[in-house]
Amino acid sequence: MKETEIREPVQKRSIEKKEKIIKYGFDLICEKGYYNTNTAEIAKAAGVSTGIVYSYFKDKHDILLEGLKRYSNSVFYPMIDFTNDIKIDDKNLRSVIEKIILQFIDNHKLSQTAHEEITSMTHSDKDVAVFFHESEIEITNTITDLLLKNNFNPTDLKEKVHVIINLVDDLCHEIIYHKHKEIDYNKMTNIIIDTIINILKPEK
Amino acid sequence: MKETEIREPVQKRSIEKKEKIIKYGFDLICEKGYYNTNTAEIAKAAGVSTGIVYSYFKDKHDILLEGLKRYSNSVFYPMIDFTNDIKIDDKNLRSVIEKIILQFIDNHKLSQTAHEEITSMTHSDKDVAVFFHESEIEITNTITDLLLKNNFNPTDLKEKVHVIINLVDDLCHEIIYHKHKEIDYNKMTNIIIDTIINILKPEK
Amino acid sequence: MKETEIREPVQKRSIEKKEKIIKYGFDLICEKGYYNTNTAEIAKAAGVSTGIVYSYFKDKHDILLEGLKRYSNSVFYPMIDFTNDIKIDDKNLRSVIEKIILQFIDNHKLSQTAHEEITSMTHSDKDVAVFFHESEIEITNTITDLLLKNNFNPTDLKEKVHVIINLVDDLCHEIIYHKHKEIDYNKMTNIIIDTIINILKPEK
Amino acid sequence: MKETEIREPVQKRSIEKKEKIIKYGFDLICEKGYYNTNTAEIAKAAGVSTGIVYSYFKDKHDILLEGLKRYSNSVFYPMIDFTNDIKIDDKNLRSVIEKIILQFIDNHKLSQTAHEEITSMTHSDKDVAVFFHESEIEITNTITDLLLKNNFNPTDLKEKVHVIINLVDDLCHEIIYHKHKEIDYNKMTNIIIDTIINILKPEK
DNA sequence: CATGAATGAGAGTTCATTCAT
DNA sequence: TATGAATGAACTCTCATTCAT
Repeated sequence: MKETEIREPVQKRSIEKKEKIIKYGFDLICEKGYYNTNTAEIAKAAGVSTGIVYSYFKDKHDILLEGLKRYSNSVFYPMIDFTNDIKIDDKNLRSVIEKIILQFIDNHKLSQTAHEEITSMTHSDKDVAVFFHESEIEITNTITDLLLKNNFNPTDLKEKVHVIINLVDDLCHEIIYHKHKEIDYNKMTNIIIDTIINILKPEK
Repeated sequence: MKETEIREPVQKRSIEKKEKIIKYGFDLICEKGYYNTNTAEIAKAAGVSTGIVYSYFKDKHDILLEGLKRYSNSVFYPMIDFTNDIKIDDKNLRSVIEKIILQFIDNHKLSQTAHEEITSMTHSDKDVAVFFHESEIEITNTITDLLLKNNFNPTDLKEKVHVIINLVDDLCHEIIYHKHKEIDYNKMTNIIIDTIINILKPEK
Repeated sequence: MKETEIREPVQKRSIEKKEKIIKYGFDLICEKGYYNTNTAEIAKAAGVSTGIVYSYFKDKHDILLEGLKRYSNSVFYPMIDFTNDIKIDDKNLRSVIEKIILQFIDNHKLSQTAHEEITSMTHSDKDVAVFFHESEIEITNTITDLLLKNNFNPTDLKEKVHVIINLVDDLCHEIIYHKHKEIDYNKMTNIIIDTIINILKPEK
Repeated sequence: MKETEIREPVQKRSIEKKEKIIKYGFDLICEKGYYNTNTAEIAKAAGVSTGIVYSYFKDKHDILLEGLKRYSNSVFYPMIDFTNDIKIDDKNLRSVIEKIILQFIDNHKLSQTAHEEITSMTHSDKDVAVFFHESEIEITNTITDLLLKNNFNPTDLKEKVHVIINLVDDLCHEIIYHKHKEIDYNKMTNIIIDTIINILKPEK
């Protein structure tokens, strides 16, 4: 069906070109939405011709997928990196959570605009759905392992972590877009941290 | 410039037609995504001609908005309806939350497919953004009032309610789509109910 | 091919309806252009339903044609009506021309907006072309006869009248729309009257 | 909102393509009318795809405007070009006018079909109105200057020139379309030339 | 006779993708 | 390899005309 071969660039300049397309293309998609961004704009933003885009990517959709991978890897892991060097316990748990929330917010300020736009594609787009699914599992498992390593109560831990991730994710979303004037986000942050601590604490 | 008037149907058959366009149109949009659903399909699904769509709606976008209103009204209010007739207290709080969660899930099975698809449009679509914003405030306020009426601790109540809504919303989402095989959703539900009760309980 | 019979209305109310469609429809066409006026608007302006329009007219085009007939009859003949009662000679020629120009302008203020819009259709519309052709001949002949009756020099009179009609037509057009700020239309009127008198005067 | 850029073609083949769209598009519009010519036909006539039309033109309307410019420039200036090299005076005035009339007719045979079609748009189309307005002023001024340079009587000269242009324009129109069988156009031409000479001659 | 809801062909325009250079 | 001009299918929306009521 498709005649044109997709090249995997080997030369340095070509690799840079592919990276630029992913970076600037994904940024545009995040800003304006997938359907409101056309390939001509992506090519222009990346400083390449429209033709070359189709040397490196099967189609427009492919750019999105590659962007998603880059974005998710670059955001999540740095967020919990610092926990490798410390022992999490009752005493520093609050500050660890605070730090993660701050990093979450920091990392997202750049391109998070996309999150929901792309989350939405979950329903109409199999590839995107699979990506998010796997990504969420990975994050949940990574954090569960982290807590186990730090001797947290293992009962239903995976479920607890899942709830916590949702809480942090929602909180950060709102802070980033600061959607509701009626809500005091300092208070909300404290409520959430208290809640997380409560969820993680050993049963009496 | 644009002279074509948007009719508000008065005859019974016409009203049904408009409703069908909203219903089937919105369903299609939810299933396949807004950009992947075209007006011809919407008309066909509703059993009408493309022309009539533009008698009742300004444009395709307008169908989405009308769908959103129907969806949000028909989902949220029935969910808490039963609370008008009872007094919520420490003893029945758990069962009330359980009931709301069950209703939430029930109501959403029909059309919730849309939620993220359309949430996503928040970023590229002013009208959709405004709609969601107002809708979320309304829900938060309604539930806050409900709890105040039932003598719950008013400290930071709005923020607490907001956190709780997020928790329930996320939980239901996952249950409806049952995204993660690794997660035990019975356990997760219990964790969330415990968490909600903990959030709402008076400070010591 | 066409099943629906075009009715010629006989009842008074029906005749009035048909007249209203012609009047208000043609007015709209003149104001906004034939292609920018739709039948729904015409029906609304005439205070009738869209359906009834197609009882009295074959199609939209037919309304234009009927409007043209009314317009040309109602505009041209009143303009030279008064000349039936007087004798035109060298002494009153100037004032007769002035009077005709004034009447021309008066008559056109109402609906002349159309003239060029519809003139244009000459090229793409056979019926309109025929209408204008016949109308122009009729006017030329009527005025030629009028002048002959008043003993003007018959040499090349038809051609002279044709030139004169063009001159008056152009002048009135410009005055009605007052297109050019750079032109002094009092001066231009005088130049044209002088020119007409010169054209009509007997050769030496 | 609209991101698609209009390209200005630089390559020879592209320039030719753009020119072809203007030429064949304008020709079609002239023949069949603006509203009766669709972009698919224009593209086909020009031997290009519909898409490329929108690379070089903002919209269909833009093609018309470009066509108008080409047409007006290519018609008017060549018409009076020869007058740069000669001195116009009482002796050659008649032959100069004759020559201009002949050139006018020659030049228009190609595309004048459009004139009234497009003139008509004056009423419903701001851009077209402005174009014609400016074009008429330019022509009047150019000819006025030409006559002043040749020492014609400057009294009310601009108004006189305006009347003369109308006369010639109407004459040529009729000759080109040869509308009226009853009119002898040789006689009419002579009447008009006499009239022009009379208008331009110094007052006694 | 009259209505105006309904039709659906066809309009202008966009854009993912291809391909001649 | 790289370009960007070119393609044309597919989109949203309009409106002359019909027809059930």
